[in-house]
Amino acid sequence: MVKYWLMKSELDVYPYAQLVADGKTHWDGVRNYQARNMMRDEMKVGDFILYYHSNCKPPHIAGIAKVCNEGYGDFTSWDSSSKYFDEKSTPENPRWFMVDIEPVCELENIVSLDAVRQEEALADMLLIRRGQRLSIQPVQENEFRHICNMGGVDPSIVE
DNA sequence: GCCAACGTTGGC
DNA sequence: GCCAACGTTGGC
Repeated sequence: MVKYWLMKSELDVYPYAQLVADGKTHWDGVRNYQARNMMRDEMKVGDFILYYHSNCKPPHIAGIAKVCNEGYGDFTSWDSSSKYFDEKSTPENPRWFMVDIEPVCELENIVSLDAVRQEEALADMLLIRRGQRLSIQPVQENEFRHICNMGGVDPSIVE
């Protein structure tokens, strides 16, 4: 059963275009237990992702990605030279996890945070819930499809 | 740059 | 186990 997610990235840190240029990437540096649990336990190969750009004007969903490698230990957590280093995490017993993702397609039209707020069908999205800061969020299938429509994504791409 | 909301840390 | 202090996120 394919699931749907939203992942946030700061525009000036790792934009969707960079994911396209790289072909795929490992989602390192997540240091929040809820987000970790989703990557470790719930995200599966083939799950779809709304790629969200934060810290920009306007904040927006820029593209679609998919999970291409399931949860495994975040190696930056045992690299003492990394800013994500955590002395309590080891390769044998990782405290933090990541997944690999790859691009599917860029949105024809970006879907801004404001546009999401204005859609009745998207009223329940965590993204627009007050105080919600999780960098990885589950998304309902109908919400995902609705955003694909708004973004002008060819529906056959996400079948 | 501000600040609300939230998560984490650490003293007790 | 409580809770104050602190750090971070992220829109505005």
